Amino acid sequence: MPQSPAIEPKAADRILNTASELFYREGSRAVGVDEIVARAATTKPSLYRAFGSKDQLIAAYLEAQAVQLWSLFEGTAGSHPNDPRAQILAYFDALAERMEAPGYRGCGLSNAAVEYPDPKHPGRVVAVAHKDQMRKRLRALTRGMDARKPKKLADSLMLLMEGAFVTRQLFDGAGPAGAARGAAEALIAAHARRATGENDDQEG
Amino acid sequence: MPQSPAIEPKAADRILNTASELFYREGSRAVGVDEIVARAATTKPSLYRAFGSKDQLIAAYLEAQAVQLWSLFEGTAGSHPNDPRAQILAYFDALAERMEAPGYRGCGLSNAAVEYPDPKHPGRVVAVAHKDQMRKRLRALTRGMDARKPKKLADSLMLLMEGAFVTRQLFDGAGPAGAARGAAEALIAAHARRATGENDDQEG
DNA sequence: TCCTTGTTACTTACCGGTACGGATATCCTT
DNA sequence: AAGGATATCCGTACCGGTAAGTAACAAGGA
Repeated sequence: MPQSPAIEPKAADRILNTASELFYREGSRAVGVDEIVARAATTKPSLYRAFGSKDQLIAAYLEAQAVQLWSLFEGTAGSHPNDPRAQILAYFDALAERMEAPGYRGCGLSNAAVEYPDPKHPGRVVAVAHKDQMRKRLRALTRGMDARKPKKLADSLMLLMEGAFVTRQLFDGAGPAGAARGAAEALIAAHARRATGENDDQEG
Repeated sequence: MPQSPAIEPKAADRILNTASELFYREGSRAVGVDEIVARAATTKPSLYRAFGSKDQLIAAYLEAQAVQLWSLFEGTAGSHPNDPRAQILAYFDALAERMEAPGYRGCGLSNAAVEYPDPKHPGRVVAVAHKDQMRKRLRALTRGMDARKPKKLADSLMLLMEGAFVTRQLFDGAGPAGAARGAAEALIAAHARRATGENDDQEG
């Protein structure tokens, strides 16, 4: 089944690639299918045969975004095995670096959730699923670092991440996003168990 | 000049009110001018006479959102004069309460900035102007509370706020937004000047 | 031959925006 | 006070363009 001579990617791949670029840059609601297929050098029926509808194409784009997200997350985390604190901080560093890239516009998943409030929208379903997974992943890490109130710490770290995503597109240059890593460090330190025995986590 | 019999508001006011409700709930890109004027019991020419274009109507909606934002901010801050720390925490409390309201969908200004990446869009101009003002306002407060690195602290608090705005619409029920106030408290505490003399603020 | 993949041309519906006409209140003139 | 011009506000009907989506057909590989 593998074809060696076919160098240029198939139409469905070209559609997804160009759609991803346009959706991320301008917002999925702002770009029409005509522009997508024109830039992908193909036509609409190819799009609809491969993806069914624009909404499902958006969902596919968000799945691809999620793949990128997780590869960055697990990639940086893999550099610090058995050290959850270093894993989280490495991810904040990786985010900070990625935010310097030209044309950076936050997290495509979060942006899509803002664009589509309808809970049944296929794109939103994908976005919230992965955000929920990220929340759980952060909880696992904070539990592993023996923090007081690991759930609260994980949620606080998520607020910093999402806040960085949004403020990075509000303030283009040196916005508040630059404070994310330092704040994460401070919050982790504040949740570290100390001699001063404060009350423990009350959550399940 | 005041007319007693004229109970119902003028067409322009009805348009702005219904547009604000629809824009906030569904996103300004998702609602068309036809739906707005239909629900406002008027017609399109009235809309275009009063606001010039849909984009300017969006800008007017965002200005109204900003008025609400600042009235909440300064209202809560006014309850704690000469106590910047209490002012900020009171605002976080007010936000937490407002987030419990049904149909809450984050900050309309931030959402609009996500919807319109074009820097020249009238709505985005309004949004970033007020977000910038908020950043400065937070800086003034953190400077007033004698914090190490007041700018970093202000930016960190802003990340928490914006993160709460976004996550509140990602996780409808008990999302990470509930951790905002506690995290703010922890960050403020971490920035408080202590006996352990860490390095001071390097910023201007 | 069969089945997958791509192309041309079209449909329906709605988008933002506008030219034009009708009604009412204000105010100035006589 | 009467009459009429004028300014203000509002609605009917319509425009060109574009949105998402599809029917019917042609080409190529197993």
